[in-house]
Amino acid sequence: MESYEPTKSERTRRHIIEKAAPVINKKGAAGTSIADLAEATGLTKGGIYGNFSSKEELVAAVYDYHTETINRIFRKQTANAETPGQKIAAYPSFFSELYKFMTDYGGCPVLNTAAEADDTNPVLRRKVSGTVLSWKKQAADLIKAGIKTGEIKPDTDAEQIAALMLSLFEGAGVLARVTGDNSFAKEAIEQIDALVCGIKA
Amino acid sequence: MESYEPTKSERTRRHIIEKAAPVINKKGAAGTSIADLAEATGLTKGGIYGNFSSKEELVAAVYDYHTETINRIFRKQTANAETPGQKIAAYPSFFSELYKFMTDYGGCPVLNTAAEADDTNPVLRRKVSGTVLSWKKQAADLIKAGIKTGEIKPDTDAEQIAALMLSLFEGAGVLARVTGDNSFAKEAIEQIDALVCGIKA
DNA sequence: GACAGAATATACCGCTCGGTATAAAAAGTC
DNA sequence: GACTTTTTATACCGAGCGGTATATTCTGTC
Repeated sequence: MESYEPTKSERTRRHIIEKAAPVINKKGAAGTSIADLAEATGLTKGGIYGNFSSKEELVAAVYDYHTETINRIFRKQTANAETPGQKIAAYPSFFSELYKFMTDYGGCPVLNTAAEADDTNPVLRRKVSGTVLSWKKQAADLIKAGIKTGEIKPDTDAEQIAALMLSLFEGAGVLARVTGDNSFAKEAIEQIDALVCGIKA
Repeated sequence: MESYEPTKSERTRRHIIEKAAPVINKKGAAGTSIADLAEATGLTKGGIYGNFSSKEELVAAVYDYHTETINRIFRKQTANAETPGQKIAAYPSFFSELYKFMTDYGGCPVLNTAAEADDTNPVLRRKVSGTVLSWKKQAADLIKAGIKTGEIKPDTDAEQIAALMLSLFEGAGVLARVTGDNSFAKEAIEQIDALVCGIKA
């Protein structure tokens, strides 16, 4: 495993991203000022602009950090699953973990960014679009692979199941958050569980 | 039917709200400046502040207008339905109509406002929470009434079905929008249709 | 421990923000 | 159609915005 000592600059950049991430996720990219981020990071405006050439670049880096974080949770939750069918079966608990993570984090950053950027920020919109489509493809590919291994019913519509899981998760997450009614999330998880159980061969 | 000639002030207020609504829905409440709204309405800053005491009041009025608009679509789509079971059966086409409306409007204002305001604007958050919970209650009450009329299976979990429909619709709406992939919306509508068909007595 | 280069702090720029005071113009009233 | 009231436009305010130039302070090297 190749490893190296990160430079000061790399460590500071990382520090800024990690401290900025939850702030931007809660207040929005446009709603977060550089002064907010200076306060959150313990640096000054000059310190931040020494590591990022613009707010736009910082926001983009923070978005990538968000998706890395979620992907890490996914890998952790599917680490013990070996076959495609087992990985699909781990989705309900993955989503459940994601809900827990999102609670203090300001909701799902993909949903938040989608809602904020879809009509105003083409660069960010494309990033979110890529994330969503890759998640959908990942789930659909696992289902298709599960069909080949015989773990999943051969007549399963992989794209359909993938789309439904994502829509349910994202919709329930934001409704549970804004109302404080966790039954939205609970019912969604149960329904996702029913979906993945229903396609078992 | 009681009716009266609205005063100039009332008409202008209405005009501002109608022109401001899609702009605020697209750019967000915080992302929309009074200058933006002056341009959208054809008035000047002074003209707007003569009809609204603050941006916050205007934003709140626009949010109420959003929900009125959606409720109007709901009533129109369920006008021919007489029994509770028929009204529930109209939900898929209602959601379908809502998708069409949302396309040029900047997405679902309830979702957009929820994502923007849940961590920053308590007043707006409470409004959104009230909307979502009333929608959920409305659907659940219709299902319960349908059970009493014998149109819907007596063992149906009304709260569950209501929560799932809303989560699916809102999640699919934002994912379809940000990706440009309408299959999210299509699959969600079909699943909602399957849900309401599955609870028929 | 002097020196060179990188990283951060300070102070400032032009601009736009939400909001207001006031003047001009419309609208309603008799 | 003059008069009063309501409504809108103009001009401005202090504050905060993203961003930058420069001074200062760290950090690693010999």
